[in-house]
Amino acid sequence: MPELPEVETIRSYLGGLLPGKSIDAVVRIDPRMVKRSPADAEAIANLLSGREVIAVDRRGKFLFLRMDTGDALLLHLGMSGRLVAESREAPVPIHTHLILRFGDLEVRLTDPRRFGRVAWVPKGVQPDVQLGVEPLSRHFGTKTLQDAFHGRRVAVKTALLNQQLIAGLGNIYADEALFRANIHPERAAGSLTVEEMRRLARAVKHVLRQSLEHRGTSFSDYVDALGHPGENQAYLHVYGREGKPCRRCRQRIQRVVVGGRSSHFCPRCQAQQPSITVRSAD
DNA sequence: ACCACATCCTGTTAGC
DNA sequence: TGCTAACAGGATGTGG
Repeated sequence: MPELPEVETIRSYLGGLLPGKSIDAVVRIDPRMVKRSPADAEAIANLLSGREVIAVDRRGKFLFLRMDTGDALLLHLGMSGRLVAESREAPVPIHTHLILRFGDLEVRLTDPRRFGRVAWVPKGVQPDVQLGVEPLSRHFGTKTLQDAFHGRRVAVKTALLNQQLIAGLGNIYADEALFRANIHPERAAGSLTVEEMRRLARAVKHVLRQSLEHRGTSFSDYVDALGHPGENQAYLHVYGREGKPCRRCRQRIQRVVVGGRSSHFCPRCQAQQPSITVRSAD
């Protein structure tokens, strides 16, 4: 599924391709993909026609096509979404719900499960997305996790997936970061020691940067804006490796459900440490 | 404020 | 072999 590295890989390509180009037509826009938007599908089509793209930005897993008017188009790929730039002559895949035409080029959003989202963001209006710190920015570190996890009883895995705390982590990189930091996914977020949070912050940065270098992880649906799969799946340690030997200690990787999401971990490298209970009020 | 759970959706896989 | 059912999961809404 597209998480921060995958969305950033797409952003990087489109950011070099689209600025300076104008939208000749909105060939297709499925109203069912337009969610929590101040403008409906028809209005968006009208507002976009003739507009020039000036930038392509990313925040967490969200993409923003900035227009010359100061307005922007918000795009989210959900879990099965693809955003591909190709010739208008190329066959249109099924489940393609948005087509922006720039001359001979088309940018197409294809999303079988429709978990993605298209929304209009008027000039001067903040998009209605609640996002925490960018994990690859200099603002993210041990202190971020201390603030975010303090007093939280939820599993650290669940906390990592909370976009309001950290923007851009999904199931793959949350599991990979916890493995790298040797932390069990079911540990209460608030029970982590400062040293563990330091390791986790560094691990988050590492797994995201590593995936970016490999143009993202293609597990099922993800391809980049050129339609090419990423290469990072070869470097995963736990995600999707249930029953396979740990790359570090050969113990079998386990899968448990945490907060309704499958979590993969090595029971030896990520032992369920005795939780350090600070309070014993009773 | 915090947290658990349901909802959206459809391709894939497991089970009978 | 063919059908049905369970499963996957990001963000959001609801209810406790």
